[in-house]
Amino acid sequence: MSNPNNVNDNPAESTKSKNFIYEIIDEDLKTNKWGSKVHTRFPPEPNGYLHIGHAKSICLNYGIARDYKGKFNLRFDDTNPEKEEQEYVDSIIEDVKWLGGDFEDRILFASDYFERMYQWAVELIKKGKAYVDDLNADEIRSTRGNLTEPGKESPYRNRSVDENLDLFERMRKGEFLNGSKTLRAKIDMASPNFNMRDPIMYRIVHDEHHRQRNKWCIYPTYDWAHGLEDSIEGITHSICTLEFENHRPLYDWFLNELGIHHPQQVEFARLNLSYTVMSKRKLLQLVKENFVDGWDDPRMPTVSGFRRRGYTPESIRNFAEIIGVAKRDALTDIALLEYAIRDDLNKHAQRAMAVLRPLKVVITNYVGEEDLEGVNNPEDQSMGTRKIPFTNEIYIEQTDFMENPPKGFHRLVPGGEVRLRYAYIVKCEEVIKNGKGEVVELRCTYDPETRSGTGTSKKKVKGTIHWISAKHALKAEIRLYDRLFTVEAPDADKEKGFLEFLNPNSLEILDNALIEPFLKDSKRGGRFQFERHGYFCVDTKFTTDDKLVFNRTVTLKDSWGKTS
RNA sequence: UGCCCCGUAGUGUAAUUGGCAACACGUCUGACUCUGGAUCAGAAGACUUCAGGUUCGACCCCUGACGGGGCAGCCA
Repeated sequence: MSNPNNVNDNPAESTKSKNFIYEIIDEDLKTNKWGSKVHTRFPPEPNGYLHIGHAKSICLNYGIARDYKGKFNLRFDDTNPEKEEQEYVDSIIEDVKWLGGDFEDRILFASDYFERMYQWAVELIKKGKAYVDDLNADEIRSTRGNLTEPGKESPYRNRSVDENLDLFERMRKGEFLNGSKTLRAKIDMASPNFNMRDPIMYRIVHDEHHRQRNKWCIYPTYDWAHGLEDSIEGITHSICTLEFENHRPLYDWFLNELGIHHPQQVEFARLNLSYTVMSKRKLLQLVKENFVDGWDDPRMPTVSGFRRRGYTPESIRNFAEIIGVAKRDALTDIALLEYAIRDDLNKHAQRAMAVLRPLKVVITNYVGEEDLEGVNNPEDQSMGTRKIPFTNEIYIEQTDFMENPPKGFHRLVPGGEVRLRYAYIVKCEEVIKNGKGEVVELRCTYDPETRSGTGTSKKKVKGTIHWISAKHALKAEIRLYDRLFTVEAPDADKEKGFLEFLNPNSLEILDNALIEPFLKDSKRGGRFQFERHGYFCVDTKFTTDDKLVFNRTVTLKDSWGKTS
């Protein structure tokens, strides 16, 4: 664990081991590249919901700003009206806030910089560094060259500055059809780096923008716009993922040609998590084709999905800390994430008993009713205790009884004894079955000398099981989630598409579960540990005034076998 | 085939910048336990992709090979 005393006034002198980005920043600070300033940003395109990979980026970028006492911007990279929507903007703001990324009042939009970008483009045209090209998409592709051959220069490449200025202005005015013209940077059609082969800066798109409406019909491409956005905002370190590494020379080229503030782009490896997919395109497909119930389906690796599943922002931040940051691509084991949430919830979640698949038990020698005392959280005594009603008719977990137990099974068996959590030790005297031979009820006797907390028990039993008083039980629906895919890397197969690896059992709904009565007034989103099962939270979507629905966040670690 | 990036226990990251490869997760023991959880104690697991070179000394620097990833959208 990181040393809490090390909350650095000066991260450069921190003893905590740092990732390579911190090393770069330390060096920049030492050389006074931008004085003592550190300013990062998270620049999502509002074309989908944020996923856990974005969360890693947010934690990284915000974490840097926090550690160096710098600033962190949330900026929407909304340069493509065809894919972007206000719904996504809203969800992204909510998710970044929830994760704790503090952008203060800086919710920024690339589209607010369009006019400035346009002027800079004019400047490049005047310098003879950009030109209007009449080639269409196919022609541009076919003249770009390939891996071994250089591209061919466009016949329109050497238009006069005046003609370019005129044409570019008319592009803006809407005189031309989509795709009929582009503005290109004049760099080098023979560059071994494709990005430098006269990249496109503007394309014509007659489409309504979610914020600019119909103000523009030409839109800047990512390559042209991104560095300008960072520059305008005074970003010092423009942190992005590996696939933009080849774009850095172009990023640098534009900024140098313009002679404006020049952030340092730094690339790191995006997160890949086992048993899920992380591309927005694929997640969109899961949503659109109804393989899941929306972006916030608890099986989705989206921030909203994890939130609904019961993950805490702390656990996700801690996960980001645990996995670190590096440049080599990796496939992170989902076990690391599960560790992070268990670690958090173990310390903070209220305990309760819940019987997922009830089996009736009658305690033949018990008369009356009493309240027993349960500990709310053994990790945190300050959370106190609660009353648990006990009667002669209870329900236990079907899986806690076996007629022919394998070796090592220490729960209830015919003639055997177990402790009922917080109650008594009971002995199974009789097994009652239905016509099909299924066990439908157990008859037990209890030992009055063994009540929890009395210290009067001389007996020792190997197992303790949970239970619910039949009379007081509250019914609930419990949703058990399993991994969405059956293989570690669903999108790695060259023949099969990722959908072929969908886990048909990723959701199991139990509608006869019984829970402790005190849970009746649980708030939506409330998190609990159902003892011996795992962590659960009250679903925010399906819970109604008269029906509680719980999502299983994660199971408890289980060294016996599969829980539930 | 051209260019760029990357190769460290099963997984993810470290290694004071050239000095006996460390941490977390996971796995396996054992202790404890009224959650088969947690906690505690311990163990196994790495010729640092390979081959050369520089050096007293290389995970680190150099060369080459091999392996992985990225790039030929008017997506980001």
